[in-house]
Amino acid sequence: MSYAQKQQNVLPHPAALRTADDTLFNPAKPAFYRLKPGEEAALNEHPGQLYKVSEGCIAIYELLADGRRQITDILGPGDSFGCQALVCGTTRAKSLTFTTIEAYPVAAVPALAAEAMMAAVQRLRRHATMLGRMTAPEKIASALLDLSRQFARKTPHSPDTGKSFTLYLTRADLADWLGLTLETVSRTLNQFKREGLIEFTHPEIITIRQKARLKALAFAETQEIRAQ
Amino acid sequence: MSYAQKQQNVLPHPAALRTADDTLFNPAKPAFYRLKPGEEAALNEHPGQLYKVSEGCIAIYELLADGRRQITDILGPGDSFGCQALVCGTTRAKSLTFTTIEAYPVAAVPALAAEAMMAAVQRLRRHATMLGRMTAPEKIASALLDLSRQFARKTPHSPDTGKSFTLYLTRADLADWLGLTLETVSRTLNQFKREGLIEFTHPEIITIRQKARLKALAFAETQEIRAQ
DNA sequence: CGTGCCGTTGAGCGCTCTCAACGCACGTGG
DNA sequence: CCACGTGCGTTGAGAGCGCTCAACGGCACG
Repeated sequence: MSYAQKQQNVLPHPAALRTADDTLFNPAKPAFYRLKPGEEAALNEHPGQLYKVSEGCIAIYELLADGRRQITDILGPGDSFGCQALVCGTTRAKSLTFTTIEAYPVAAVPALAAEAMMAAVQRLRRHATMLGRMTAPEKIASALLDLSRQFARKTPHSPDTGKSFTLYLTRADLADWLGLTLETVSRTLNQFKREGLIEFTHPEIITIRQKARLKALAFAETQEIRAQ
Repeated sequence: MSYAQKQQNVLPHPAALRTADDTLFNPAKPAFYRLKPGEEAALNEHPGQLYKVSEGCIAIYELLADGRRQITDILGPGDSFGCQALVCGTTRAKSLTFTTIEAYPVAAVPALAAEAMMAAVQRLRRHATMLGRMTAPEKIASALLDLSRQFARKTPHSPDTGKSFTLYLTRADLADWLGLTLETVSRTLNQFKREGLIEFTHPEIITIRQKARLKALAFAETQEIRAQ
């Protein structure tokens, strides 16, 4: 059974939210609700809603007719999406782990909605620059630094705070996010590992060993406009 | 003298708007103003402004520290940008031809600003899909169809209406928009020409000869979500 | 103990990039 | 008038990065 088919079986699209259990999302009264790994959110059903991730990880993505996929955004705790503009048309969203989401009517939180759109535009522009103009190692280094910021394990008694994070994305997800193949992702990650830049024993728990060198690799940072 | 240096001399960035002639943009009283080919708009100067292109062509782009460039959006008549969120941080905008722009305070046109952001997000998502998951011929075909829609020569007495358009982008601009090199752009355009898909005698006037075949090439259209 | 997903690794190919040369249009100055 | 410089576009030759195809192992699950 293909991956896509399994998704269909887990939760028939696009009525995902309606077929879920008692954590069903009700557009009439904003509430928390929960998504399982791989579960799709049927966002086109409730265009007036703004969703805020309170826990977990959401991937925003598009599908091409022949099955090619492009993940356009990865959202973590605190990030917002939905809101008619952010997810519409061919855009879909799926949870990459156990995820909790808060839903608000856009009309109730216009400032939050505007801020979410601004953030989305900025992230999308930055992401486009990466997709169009960076090499595979640059993309991977860039992604690791981004994800370590967003999903750092905040254990107060751990000396590794900010260096270790849970990689909710599979190698295939990373590939579809960065515009690579999963083989290239795997090879580059293991090359980084061999070079001592990162460390992982489980494929989904990454520890950054040499942040400076990783930053140097991703360094093709967007050039700041110096005022005057 | 390099291209970048020439830009600097034409109009020192980022005070572009202040050094222009009597068509100077004054943030206090919204107005039309004009940009010459290659001229940069210093958008970070007036964050509260929304700009609407009434004539011409604007490229939104980002620069990397080593000079690599990624054009993230091409705007034609009717498209809006600016508005703090759309252009901020490392993002720049430059005119690709003689361009006329209307400026509004965002506060005065909140609906237009929201609509512009929604449109920007949609375009950016679609563009990301192209950058990450399409081949060079697919990108070029897709771009030609997009541009022909946006910049079609509307001559009522011409039988070619909708087939012929002015390509305001140079080969280098196209490359930086599509995540290719200018050589690949040139080769692909001339291959399309040899195959009879398009026609051009001047490099900047493109005529689409076989729209159907061009669409088939770009066909990896984003898959529609079929309701229920 | 099979089955399916995920990750890893290898071999080889090919699409796109890199480097290079050239033509053309245009403007400038001798 | 022509020589010269510059920007833009085209074309060729060769190299390399990332993709394609393939095999294999670990692990969860029934």
